Amino acid sequence: MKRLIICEKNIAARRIAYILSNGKAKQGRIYGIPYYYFDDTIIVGLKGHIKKLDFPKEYAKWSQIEPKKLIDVEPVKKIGEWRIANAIRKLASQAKSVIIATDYDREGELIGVEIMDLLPKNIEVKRARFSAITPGEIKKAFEQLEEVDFNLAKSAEARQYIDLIWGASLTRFISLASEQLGKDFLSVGRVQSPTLALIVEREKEIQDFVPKPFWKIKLRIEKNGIEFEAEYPEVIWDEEKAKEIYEKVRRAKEGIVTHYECKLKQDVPPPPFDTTTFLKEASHLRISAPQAMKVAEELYMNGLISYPRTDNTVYPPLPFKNILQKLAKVYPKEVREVLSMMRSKPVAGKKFSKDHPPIHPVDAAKLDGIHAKIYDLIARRFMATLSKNDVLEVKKAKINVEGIEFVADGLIIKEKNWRKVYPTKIKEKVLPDLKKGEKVKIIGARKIKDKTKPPKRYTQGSLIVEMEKLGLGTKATRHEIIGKLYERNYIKGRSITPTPAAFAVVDALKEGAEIITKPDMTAHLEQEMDKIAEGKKSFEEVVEESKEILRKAFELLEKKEDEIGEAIKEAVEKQNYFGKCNKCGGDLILIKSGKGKRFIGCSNFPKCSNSYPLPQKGSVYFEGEYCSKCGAPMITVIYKGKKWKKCADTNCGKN
DNA sequence: GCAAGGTC
Repeated sequence: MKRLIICEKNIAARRIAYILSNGKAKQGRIYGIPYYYFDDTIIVGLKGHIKKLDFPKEYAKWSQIEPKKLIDVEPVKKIGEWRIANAIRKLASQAKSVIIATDYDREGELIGVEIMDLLPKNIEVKRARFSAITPGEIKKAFEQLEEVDFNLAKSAEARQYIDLIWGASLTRFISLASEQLGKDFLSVGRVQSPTLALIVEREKEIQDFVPKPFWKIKLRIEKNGIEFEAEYPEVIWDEEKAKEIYEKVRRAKEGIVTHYECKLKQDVPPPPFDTTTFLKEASHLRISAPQAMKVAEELYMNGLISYPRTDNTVYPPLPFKNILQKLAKVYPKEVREVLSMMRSKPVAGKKFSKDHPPIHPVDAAKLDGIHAKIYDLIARRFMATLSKNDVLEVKKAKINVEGIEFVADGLIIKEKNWRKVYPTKIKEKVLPDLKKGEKVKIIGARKIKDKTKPPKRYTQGSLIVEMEKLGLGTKATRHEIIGKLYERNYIKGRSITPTPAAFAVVDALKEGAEIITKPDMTAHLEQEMDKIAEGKKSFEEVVEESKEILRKAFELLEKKEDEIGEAIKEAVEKQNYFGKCNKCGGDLILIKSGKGKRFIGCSNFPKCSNSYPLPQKGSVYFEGEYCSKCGAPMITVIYKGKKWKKCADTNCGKN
């Protein structure tokens, strides 16, 4: 055997083998790792990074090491994927040359470089760079092999170092200062902390929000037996003005149409799914981002959908009709519809990258439960992107009533095309055909008082969209970051609400290490990585500069350590407080058993053994209320988007 | 037990 090609993942290895061998590559396995071979070529896929970065194990005990000491400890790289490492060693020992064919990006370059010390000395190593796994791109890349770009790999390595050093030292500092150790530790990181800060800031806006009253005047109007509504065109902030307008029109019997237009509007189907929009839509279906991603990965592994981690919203040339034929097994009716109304070119989104195609089905199968839901979403979205525009009829009218102009609008779906296969929420509103100058009958008038509403809390979907906008995380990590914030008890609920600990930790970091609470740290790191890649700055310089900033942050943090620790402790206590004990007057607090089960116990234990069970799933709160029947605290439970209150005492008849 | 980034 002569050449060994190493890809970032198995699927890429399989596809590249197929392309380079014109379909005749065969599959083998070594140490359980699949590889592909033909003629003089072997192709194997990694599983992303095979090495992991961590501090040497003598620094593993949090309580024995001052967190800031970690800044000056050299992290070590260890192999994390032994089976793959051994497979590479074995396969390379038979090869004369190696071609690194990992993804064409920073992390891909580093993933490739990580295997280089497993190769025999002096073996020739080349790099194939392609931005799409298509026959054209792949063949070109393998004809024009390049050199490995060590600067590019180093730039990714700088990110690894900086993330580990900042993350680990600050995580330990905050956790130790607040004595939140073991499973209750409080984490800090370049991506998670700015994300948490967004959530906390939003919550503060909500808390500080002062609603402002305003008034609307609405008229009920009739024409040719069709009733509709017209509204005073502006929001009225002044009650006197609202009264004045209302008084003028309340007894009006007719109005005159001063303007009328009716237009047909083409309504283009939504663009193909990239990871972000996919997760956003899943969030609308009340499926969490981590769960949607997990299911998508399973569907992908079972050959039902394309690679789920992509930033691309523009299809490459795909066998669309072929895919539709496969979908017909599960969606016979919908596929017939789509075939009868196919657009000449599928819809294209604004984001275009060549890494992977947008998420689309590649085969069909009857599925159950959440897999069916996610698959259905992806399959229907795909079909919609191939379907003709819907046609909307949009109407607008202005109606003069007692010298005051009111507006009315209408919207109906005139021609339903893509919505037949991908139903979306759209509110239809009937407005009869009108003519300029004609009279309409006023049935009634209403003065409606309303008030401005606070900003909405993030959902997982809207948060992922915001993270992407701010450059926080990647398509492959954003959902995991959000999952982490839940796991660390920083956030709760479907409409994301920060816990007291989140407020306290963000405040503490803002005082001592503000940069890690802002997206700017990522933006700056990106620039520094580019400098390393371009050879304008060294890895050492960038890492050292970053460490210097972190050292300064620690000077501040250590000065305020007690204060910070107290504030967080207090917040955590508040979070775990479940009211006064109705047996002894002590505090009822949330306690975790050795097995990790939670329950409410009395702080005077063992003197007082009062305790109540808690549901193990969902969020539980105490909102200051006690049961009117037995005096035990009332517990608010939030689970699967529902919220209810119950008496902590399960034997109390009140439940 | 810490991060974020790949991937399963």
